[in-house]
This record gives sequence, structure tokens and C-alpha cells, in this order.
Amino acid sequence: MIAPSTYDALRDELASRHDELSKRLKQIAEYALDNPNDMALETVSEIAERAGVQPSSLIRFAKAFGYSGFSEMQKVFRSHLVENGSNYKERIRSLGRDDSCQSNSSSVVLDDFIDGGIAALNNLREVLNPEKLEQAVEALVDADVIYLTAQRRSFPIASYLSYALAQLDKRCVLIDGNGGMFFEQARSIRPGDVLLAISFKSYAAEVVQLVKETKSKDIPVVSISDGILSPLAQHSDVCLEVEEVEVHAFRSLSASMTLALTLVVALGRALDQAA
Amino acid sequence: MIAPSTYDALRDELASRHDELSKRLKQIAEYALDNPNDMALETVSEIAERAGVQPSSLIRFAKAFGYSGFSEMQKVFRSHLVENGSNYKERIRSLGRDDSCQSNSSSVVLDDFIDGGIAALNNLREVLNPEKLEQAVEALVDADVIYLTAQRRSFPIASYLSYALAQLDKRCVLIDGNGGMFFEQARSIRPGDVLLAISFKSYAAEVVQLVKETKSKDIPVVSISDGILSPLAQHSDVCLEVEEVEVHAFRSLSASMTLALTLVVALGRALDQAA
DNA sequence: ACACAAATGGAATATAAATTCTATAAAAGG
DNA sequence: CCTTTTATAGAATTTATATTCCATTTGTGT
Repeated sequence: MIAPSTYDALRDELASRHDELSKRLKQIAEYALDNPNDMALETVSEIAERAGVQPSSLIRFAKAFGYSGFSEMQKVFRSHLVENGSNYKERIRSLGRDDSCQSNSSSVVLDDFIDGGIAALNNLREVLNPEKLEQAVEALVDADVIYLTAQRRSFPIASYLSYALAQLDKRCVLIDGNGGMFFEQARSIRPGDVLLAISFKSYAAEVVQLVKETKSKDIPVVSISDGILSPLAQHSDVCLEVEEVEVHAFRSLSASMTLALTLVVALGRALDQAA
Repeated sequence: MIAPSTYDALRDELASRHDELSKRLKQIAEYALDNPNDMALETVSEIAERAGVQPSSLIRFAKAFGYSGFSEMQKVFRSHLVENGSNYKERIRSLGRDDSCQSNSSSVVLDDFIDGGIAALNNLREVLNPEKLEQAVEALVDADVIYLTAQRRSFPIASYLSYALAQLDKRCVLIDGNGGMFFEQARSIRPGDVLLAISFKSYAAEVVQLVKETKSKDIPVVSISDGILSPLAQHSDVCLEVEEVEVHAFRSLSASMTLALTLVVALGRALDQAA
């Protein structure tokens, strides 16, 4: 039995042998994969307690993977802690330095998007008006059926909403334009329903038109869009504004997705209270 | 005398009091600033030897800065090692916990999701292996057609990928199970193509099955999932791991979406270079 | 349902590490 | 140059931690 000497090798071993492990050992393997930092820094008894096992199990665990004892295995986790940290710092350094175009490594791209996503989320916190959110929830609580519509880049948000609303046992119809039947799908909307439309510039023509038509029938429209000047905002009862950050010519969806999620959870609570 | 409780505070203290220190303590201060990792991970006697001093000097050193002993000072160095954003687990735990119902205002819900989303993004930065990202990009660059598959909560990610890949003029097929034709849609996949599968626990059975089948045909599989123990990871050539935060019983998609976006942009660059 | 093997919990033990103590050495002050 | 104070080295001690061992439980095959 030869013990893995690198963190990655150990992870692979943990995964590939996971099935053949006994109950406790499985439990430890899962804890180790979830909390590598604990494995690196904490003492045997502390880890044992957190993972809900006996200290001796940790030693048996280490031995099952070929180490002479827990301490030897811990070294592997520790080495990773050091390597990883320096990687990260180097990336940060290179990010600040050469913002020209040398940074073509994908991991630098990742850093950019992560920073962008964080910025977008912070921005969301600042600009979103809590009253509007409440208004949107109120409108949706009373809806008989929620009609969802979005196209292109925004479509995944509507798609997610359709999944999440179903979880809440809230009836909804996703107008996805499948089979070229965008307006046909929307035709069954009627008083008592609510349209929830999502679109960002450049605004999908079908969505804008549907919003206008629905509004003119006096059916409530809630929208998620990118500012008060959006054609959706003009014709909606409530418009929740999100500003997504653009990085490398692609726009993130973090903020919009988070808003969608919030809307769903807030709606879920409101529904619970109503019942 | 009050002991610095953060790494940065300690560094400042070491620097500012450097002049007034005795010979040995100076020596140790310099070693500590040069080798913070050693200070965090090694034992007193090991550090003593490397720094060329006596073990007892290290204890005096720690006490000179207000700590009860060396171990207490070491905690500060250790926390720095981990603190690259990973109070993650704890922050998330605290978010999930206060479902007491006190926080019934929607804006509190929003704040929780924003915090959760930010934490998930920071975590993504730490745990994503850059090499795996490169591998994934390489596999996708060479693909004739990219087949995308995901179900339920993950579906919006595949949906977004299908939109974004089309923008890159990369051919792709979205296996969405529309019309109950999940496996029928997948039938046309063949050597030269690549399957990109996305699923989180509890893993959609169809997606898992499709991944297995595809792999057994020797067609490359790239997956996005939630850890090395995922059935997707087991049967993929490359698995990109994302840990999503669960707040209020709903899981955010910020990190997964950001990863998807990164993959697309990195792929776009790779395609440009190839041409 | 029984016997056998494997796994587990928890106390007991061994090991290693941190800390204290004291004799000695270096520095400071007169 | 001697005395007093402070710092240091190294051994001794204490404390913390890892590891072993064995009785008990859990699982498995007949």
C-alpha cells in the first residue's frame, strides 16, 4: 500500500475508494473533502468532534490510505494549504500588474468574472428598492397563474424561475417561444394572472411587445430589467432593476439570478403567511 | 500589553517594535516575517532550529508581543493561511441557520442571498483548479459539436451555455428532454463531439446515465458538479467543481453561472488563437 | 438464527511538543 | 572594573496530542 503524497492524488484516492469504505471511513472521507482546511490545521480530537467520529477512527482512516498515522496524512493537507495560498496571491499580483492582454490564462479570466460578479451583487444590494421588491411579491402572491417570459441571455433566469415556482406549488407558464409559438403561448393569459418579464438591453422585441399588450389588458406586469429607461420599466406595474457588470464583453448573470432567487423565496414566505 | 489578533496587526507590530528588540528576538522577528508559513505550520523546535535559536526564545518572543505562549501566536499565523476568504463554511452555516422567521422582510432575504452569492464566488476562486479549467477548455476547443445536458435546477446553466456558445459560432446541441426525448436527443452524439454535463446533488438520473453511456463510447465528457464524489465526476474526463451555497433551502446559482461564463470566454479565446 | 469477521467506541498509553526553570553569559550603569 | 540588570541556552517539566488496545457492537454469510 502506497500512500498518496500530494493533495490531488489523495483526493483522487479518497474519491475512487469511497465506495469500498466502511460507514465511518466514508463519513470521514466526506468530511475531509468538504473541509480540507480543518484536516490541515486542527487536532485529531477537534476534527473527530466536528466530523462526529471518534479520534481513533481518524487514525484508522489514515492507515487505510497507507499512511503510518494521522499526522503523516495531515502533512499532505498542509502542503496543499501552502501551495494553494501562494497560487492565489500570485494571480492577484499578476492581475493588478498586467491588465493589458497578457493575462490570457483562463484562471485570470475566472478572477475577472468573480470580481465582476461580486461587484454586481454589491451593486444589487445598493440599488434595489426594498419597497419595489415587496410590491412585486404582493402582485405575485395574488396571481392565479404566473406567466414567465424572457429570451436569449435572460432566458435562463425565466427558466430557473419556472423551476423554483413549481417547487412552491405556484402555478406558472413559461413562455419560451418554443416552436415559434411565443404569442400563442401567451394567449391564455387573463385577468387574475400576472406576467413576469425579464429582459435587458438590447431588449427582445417579443418580450417588449408582450409586456405592452398585457399591460393594455389591465393584467399586472412585474419586470426585471436594467433601469428605469428600459421599455419594460415603462409598461410594468413594478420593475426590479438590476445592473449587471460586463467583463470581457460578456455580462454576468449573478445579480439577476440572485434577484430571481430572492423573489422566489420572498414569495414562498408570503404564500406561507397567507395560508 | 495587548496581543495582535490578526496577521496584519502582528506584522505591523513586528516591524514597529523591531528596533527595541533584543538580539535574539530581532532574529526571530526577521525569520517570522520571511517565513510566515513556517511560523504557521512548524513546531517550536523545528522553527527554532531553522531560525538558529533556542526553542525557549520563541516562547519569550511570543510573550514579548503579549501572547500567553507560542501556540497562541501561531494561531494568528494559521488564520492568515486560511483566511483567503474562507470563513466560507461558517458564514454559510450562519446564513442557513437564522431561518427562525424573524427575518421575514424580503430585503433581509435579499441580503442573505447576496452574502451567500459573494461567499460562493470567493470559494469558487479558491477551490477551482486552474489546470482542470484548462483541460476542459482544451477538450471543448477540439469538439466538433458540444452536447449540453442538465435538468431541473441546473438546466438554466445549460440553457445559458447554449446561448453563449452560439455567440461564439461553436456548434452545440442542448439536450433538454423536451417532449420526453432526452435520450433521443442525445443519440446523435458521436466521436469527435464532447458532452458537457451539469448536475448537482441530488443528481438527475438521466444526466448521470447519459454521462456513463457517453463515456463508455469513448466520447469525452466534461462536467460541472459539486465535488469529486459526484457520480458525474467519477465518469468524466474533467470535472469542474463548484460548491453552491444553500440559503433558506434554496441554492444559489451565482458560482455555477460564473463558472459557465468563464468557460465560454476562455473557450472563445482558445478558438481565436486556433484561428 | 447462528457463528464468524469486520468495524467501532472509548479508555489507556505512548509520544511529541510547548513551556518553565535555572545556571550562565552578556550588557548596562556607576 | 565591579555590580546589577537583563538576556540566553539548555535541561527539566508539564501539557497536549497522537496512537494503541481491547471490549462491544454491527454486519455478513451459511
